[in-house]
Amino acid sequence: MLFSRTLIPTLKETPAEAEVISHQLMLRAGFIRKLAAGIYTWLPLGYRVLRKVEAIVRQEMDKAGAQEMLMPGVQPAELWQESGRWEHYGKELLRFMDRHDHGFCLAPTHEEVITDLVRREVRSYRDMPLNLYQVQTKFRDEIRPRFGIMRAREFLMKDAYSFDVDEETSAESYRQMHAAYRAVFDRLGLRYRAVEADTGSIGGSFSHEFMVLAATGEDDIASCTACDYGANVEKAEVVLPPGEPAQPGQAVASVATPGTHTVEAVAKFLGVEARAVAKTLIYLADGQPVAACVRGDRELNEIKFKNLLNANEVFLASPEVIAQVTGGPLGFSGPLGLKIPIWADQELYREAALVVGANQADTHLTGLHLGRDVPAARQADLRSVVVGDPCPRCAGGTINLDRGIEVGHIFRLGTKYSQALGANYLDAEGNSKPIVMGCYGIGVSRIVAAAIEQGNDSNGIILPLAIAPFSVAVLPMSTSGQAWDEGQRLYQELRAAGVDVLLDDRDLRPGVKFKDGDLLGIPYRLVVGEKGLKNGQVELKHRASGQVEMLPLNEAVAAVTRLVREGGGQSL
RNA sequence: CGGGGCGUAGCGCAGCAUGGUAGCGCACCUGCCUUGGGCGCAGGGGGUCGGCGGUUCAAAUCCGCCCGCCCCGACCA
Repeated sequence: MLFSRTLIPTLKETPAEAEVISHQLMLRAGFIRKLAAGIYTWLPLGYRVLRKVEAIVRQEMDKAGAQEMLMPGVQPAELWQESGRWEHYGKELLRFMDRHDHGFCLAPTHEEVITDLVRREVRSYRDMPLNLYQVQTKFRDEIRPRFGIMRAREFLMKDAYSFDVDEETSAESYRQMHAAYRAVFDRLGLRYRAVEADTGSIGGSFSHEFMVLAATGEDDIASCTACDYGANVEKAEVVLPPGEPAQPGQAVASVATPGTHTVEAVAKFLGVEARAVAKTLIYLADGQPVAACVRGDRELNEIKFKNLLNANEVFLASPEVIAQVTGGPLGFSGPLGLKIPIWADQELYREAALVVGANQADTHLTGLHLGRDVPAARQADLRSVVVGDPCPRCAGGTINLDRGIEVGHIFRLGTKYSQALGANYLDAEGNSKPIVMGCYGIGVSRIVAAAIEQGNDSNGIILPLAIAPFSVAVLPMSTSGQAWDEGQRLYQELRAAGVDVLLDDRDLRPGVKFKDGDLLGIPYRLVVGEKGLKNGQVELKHRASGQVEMLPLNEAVAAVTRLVREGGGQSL
């Protein structure tokens, strides 16, 4: 393509609205423009990147035996009422009426439609296994869209659904999708991890998330230094290092601790480590008060706690509720004497003498031994993992933490949706059984932002070859003379070789072309100028490494073509 | 939805405490010049100052209401 004939409105300055680097650079490089909060137009260059991501996803899904289809973006209320989600999905579901006052919504996901289709069309075990997918625009009316494309209201997603006759074959479908996802992310050229994940509101037996590693990611992910264990911190298990429960020692004693509302203050006041203090948090789980105790230097993992309680929602109780439940003010809660269910983190049982709140203002108890003094407490894994924890899967490995951006999530759903919506089939014996499902999402547009979040420097975007808007940019240093002629020739020959190439044919100073070239994230750059031509050479610069090499004019096309082919470059 | 901030030319911003009819840099257009890292010189175009209403002889500036956007929080593949 010719730069001068393509809409690439680059910006020198960063628009004030953009907070994260990927958003800033996508605006500056002319990839996207905002139409409304969380709603973006993809300009030619950004759209090329999006289409390249989409192409890889599509190829790998097809290779894995999934079949592409396309479902409606506007869906009738009736279907959502049947699944119960018309009421329960909340305000994220954008609803409206048509001219006949019939309710509709913009699809935030497609479980209803696909399940409706399958319950009508799939009747026999002979029709399965079946895997259907689409690449489609979703709309979720997020409370607070942010970070540009990363958390937009309208976004492009690949969603696939598998249908099997039993758990065993469904597990096989899941494994195939897992492998296909690995193939997708390998080809994309991104640093990523597949980790065990919480299933959240989608439900199902278990799931994996695919995380692109980036310091600005919104998720914390744990991984083992020795084996391939990885998990979202929401889900990551804590196992204790080898050891015995502590034996009870001193007796419980009450001490005055005026004004010490926090663990730090109590520990400092009493001259003990924070880990010797147990904090007791009063939660409401689906409206019922429960207590959770963790070591003073640990964080309670609310997701684990919620799953443990099998609750729909848990949140911290208000000071009023705390006073009512414990008899003492916020900041002085403790497990002793509580009449509500008490859960205590497993590692507290390793402590012989804990400091806890006395459920009374300005008072704590010392010498508490959980096993001896609070027999009603139930032991569980409640806290979040931290760096250095032992790996739950292997001996010797320890936990490391990274930040990640969730770009894929796969679930085994079991029969949750098929039973609710009556999607059944007849087996070989003529028995009616619920179809066993799985669902598999990839945030196609989010991948573009994640890739830029992972690949950038002070000069702009650095994209992997597979998804760069162009594989190579040709920059003639002049719009006349030999530099121009040779630039044109290189451009034509690269095109003929099937390489995605951009010719910067603008009549601008070299500096401008260099700056724009760097900003756009094109992996290779051929500079055609007098300097090199004197020696019959052109300059090849690698965007990522900054490495520069001089190539003889007549070898440049072959060299670049080879680099692009071997590096997994695509052409649109 | 709660808390905070912002809305002045395409972008980044100043002007607003103390009201007097709008300015700077970049971008854009024209000419000359320059041509390996966002040149230089000269000239030029572009603004209902987010919207509506009020106060005033006079409002970007003061007051009220509304709208939009950004950040933090709760929520979410």
